[in-house]
Amino acid sequence: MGQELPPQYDPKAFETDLYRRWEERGYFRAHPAEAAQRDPYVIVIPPPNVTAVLHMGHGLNNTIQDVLVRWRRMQGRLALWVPGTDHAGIATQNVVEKQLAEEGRTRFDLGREAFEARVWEWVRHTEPRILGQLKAIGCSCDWTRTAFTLDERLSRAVREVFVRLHEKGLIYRGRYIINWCPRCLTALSNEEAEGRETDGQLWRLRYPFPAGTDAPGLPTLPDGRPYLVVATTRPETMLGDAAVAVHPSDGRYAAVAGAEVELPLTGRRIPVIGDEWADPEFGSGAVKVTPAHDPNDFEVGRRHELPALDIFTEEAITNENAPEGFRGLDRFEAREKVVRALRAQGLLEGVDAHTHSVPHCYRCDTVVEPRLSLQWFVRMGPLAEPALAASREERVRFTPRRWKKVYEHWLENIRDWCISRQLWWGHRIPVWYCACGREIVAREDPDACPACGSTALERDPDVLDTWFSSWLWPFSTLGWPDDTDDLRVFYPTHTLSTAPEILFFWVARMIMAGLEFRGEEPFSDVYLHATVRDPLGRKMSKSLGNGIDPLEVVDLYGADALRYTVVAAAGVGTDVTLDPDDLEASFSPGRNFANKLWNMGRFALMNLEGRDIPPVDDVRDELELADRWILSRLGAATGDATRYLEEFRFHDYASTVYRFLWGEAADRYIELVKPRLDGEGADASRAAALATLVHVLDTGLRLLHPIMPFVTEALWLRLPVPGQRPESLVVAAWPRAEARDDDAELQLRALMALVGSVRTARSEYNVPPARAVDVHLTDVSGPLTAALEAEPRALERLARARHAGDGTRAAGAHEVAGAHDVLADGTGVFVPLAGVIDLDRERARLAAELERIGGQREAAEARLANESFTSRAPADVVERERGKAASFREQEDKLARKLGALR
RNA sequence: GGUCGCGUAGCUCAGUUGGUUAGAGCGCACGGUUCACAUCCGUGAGGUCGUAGGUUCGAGUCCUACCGCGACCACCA
Repeated sequence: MGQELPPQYDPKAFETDLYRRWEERGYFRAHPAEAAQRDPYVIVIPPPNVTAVLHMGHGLNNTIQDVLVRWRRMQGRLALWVPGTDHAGIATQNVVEKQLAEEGRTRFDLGREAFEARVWEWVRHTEPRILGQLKAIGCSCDWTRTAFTLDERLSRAVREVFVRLHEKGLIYRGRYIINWCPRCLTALSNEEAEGRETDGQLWRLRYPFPAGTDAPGLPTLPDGRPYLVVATTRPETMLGDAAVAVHPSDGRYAAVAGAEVELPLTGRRIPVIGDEWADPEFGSGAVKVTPAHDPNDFEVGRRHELPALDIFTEEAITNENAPEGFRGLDRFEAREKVVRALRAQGLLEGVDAHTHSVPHCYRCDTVVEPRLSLQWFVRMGPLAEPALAASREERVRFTPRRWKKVYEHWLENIRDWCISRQLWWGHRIPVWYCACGREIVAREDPDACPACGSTALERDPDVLDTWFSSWLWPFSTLGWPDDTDDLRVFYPTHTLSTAPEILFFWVARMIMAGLEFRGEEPFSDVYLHATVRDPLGRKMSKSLGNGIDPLEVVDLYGADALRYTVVAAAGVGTDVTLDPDDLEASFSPGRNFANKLWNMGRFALMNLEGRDIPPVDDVRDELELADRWILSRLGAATGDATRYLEEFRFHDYASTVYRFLWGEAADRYIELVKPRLDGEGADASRAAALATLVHVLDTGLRLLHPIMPFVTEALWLRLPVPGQRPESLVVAAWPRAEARDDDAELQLRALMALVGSVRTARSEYNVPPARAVDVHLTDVSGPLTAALEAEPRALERLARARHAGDGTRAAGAHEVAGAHDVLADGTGVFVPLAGVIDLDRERARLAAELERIGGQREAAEARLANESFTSRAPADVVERERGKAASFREQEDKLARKLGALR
């Protein structure tokens, strides 16, 4: 049987078949009826955008979710992982528009219906590929529940929510300053406008008063007119100014309050108003007011009933509200032209360099234009309160903890949510307008106006923000608004694992929606996973070209290797660094680990051939020291692994299992028991070793299965585990931590320290591998004595050494490095190596080395003593030289001590 | 401007409530044809724990300031 397995693990030979088997057997399905017996555990997937195939960030996040789901499933929970995808309104529309652009067309050439059809075509192409990727990395989703934010079921939920919020007065339509993307031609929410630090300029403009105005204390133009100085980062907006504001208590301007200035270039006169918004400390203390193009100015304008003059078209081209000569210009051309014109008229006071945050469209990176616009909004205050309480009362917990504060801060300063988008791809706003003025908001498309009976209704052309469907995901995927079994059994869900950058976009809003529409927070734990970066610390992205394709990794190294790598790298609060140009460095450790397991399995199977393996409990009395030791270590690993999973400490979980299986089970235990398996000694001893080995492998594979489901399953299915067991690791029981055996651990630790000492000595003194050495021990402690008796072959097997007696210090013997380690362990060992070391040769070698280092040190010191070197060489070179000299001195000390020990 | 995080070996990171000689993986060097695995085994080198103070018998760990990097938020024109 063992011989059938090749010496290398080949993921390709197993992964696809195993996954198909799992799916066919329905292991990933969760039936609500079973909830009576098994406690549900539910995760909803953060639905990937259908814009493109998955990247490494998805690989990381979905592996983490799969680890959690598989672990809980093994614990006997009714585990459900709901998969699906997001229509990603603006992002997907952009992708398809880009494709059209390559064909030289725009969406307007196609028309709305044909364009939507075109996007659907793209979705039908992308969605299956995304789902296929998730399967390729082993995600154990319940695929019968696959959802899409734009499918009929979820669209009903969206509509229901819109209508309900509208009925409650929490959705309203109004003209406000919103963030407008002149490239996407749509409004954006505050969150979708990302501020970017930009080196810009601050222009100081002069607004003159009419000739003859008496303005004591103000500067004057050469023609005698007094003027005000206002500062702006967007000079072109002055074309839409409605006033200049000064602080009411600002004495400098008391005389001109209520007067009018002549707005340059426009021929308009605008008032000087008193408003607390003006900060006397900033610049001149006077600020221009442009109600149609700045949110603050909009508020000032409202307070003073100023006109809001919109000077731009949707494309940010100056419109007819701009004066003659300034119409039809792109906003940045307009800026230049305005500045030139002002300068020509002597109305430009100056320009300063100015670094400030400029909002950019999060989808196309165009500078966003604040703009007065008629849009739909959600009133967020009432929704935020309960969401805030959920966090404060720890009904929703964040991992890492620090995100709690970020979340709460956002909610405490919540602003209304602009939800209408001037796009074609998305959920159409369920509002109809009648010529009679009636506005109809309805769950079902209306046939006629309830007020006037007219059938000529016009539907609002806009669609909803894509997050307006995402925020319902935890319950819309379970059937809401219908009262379904799924909803009753699986809501609320338990863990939400996602990227920190969508904490506000998605997580916070889901909590608000869950509380509002279900009366319960949608999940109890939020795990914010690491960001995947390249070695330069840059976030992986398609545009930078530094991404890694998960499928390529699966193809080269296997899904298990990918999963192991990202889970092992997922320390709490740190990012994951992967090198797209060196996949080998990033993923070979995972592949090697899978191969190590494979060979542990091969080894076991070769030795098990044809034998009946008893349960470990049946051979308790026959267990030897090594057996008791590895079982104790297994207990420790099981306890640690479980605790780490509970605490979302994935890195610690992964390394616990890794160290146990490789460092202890393979490197130590298997090496220790080889003689017993080879047929030396009694049958009972062999039986005990085999039973232990099988138990350790069985349990170890269970512990590792959530991370590396494929290789563990491939081996487990072949492992002759005694007794009854399920047909797959997927549904096997998660191990319980067994009791520790402190005596066994202490003894084995002493033995291993001795082995280490001997190995160190052998290596340092170049003892040929084939040559056995005698080891003399003095002051041997109880644990070590016991260990040497219990494992008489250990020294020979692991260190090619023979225990040549206690208490005698052979002539010419000396202490070797490492012996102190044993002493520190409380086991009191002295390890002379008699007769195997050529002390003369060793002394000569050390002396030569000492001389060489001494020469280097002297050279360095000579350089440092040379004044022309220290005064002329660059400081860092001198410093380095100093460091070198010091390090040589240290090395010399070390060598001298060693040499002294040999005399 | 506010809030938060990070600086430990060449690289990526662990370091519990302060406690002997600061760890792991990778990389590097040296040595290995033992019949599970060279995708392996063994050994080793390499660290002023960002800087400067402070608290303490004792600080990588706690406090203060500073330097550097990063994130998020914010209407300062």
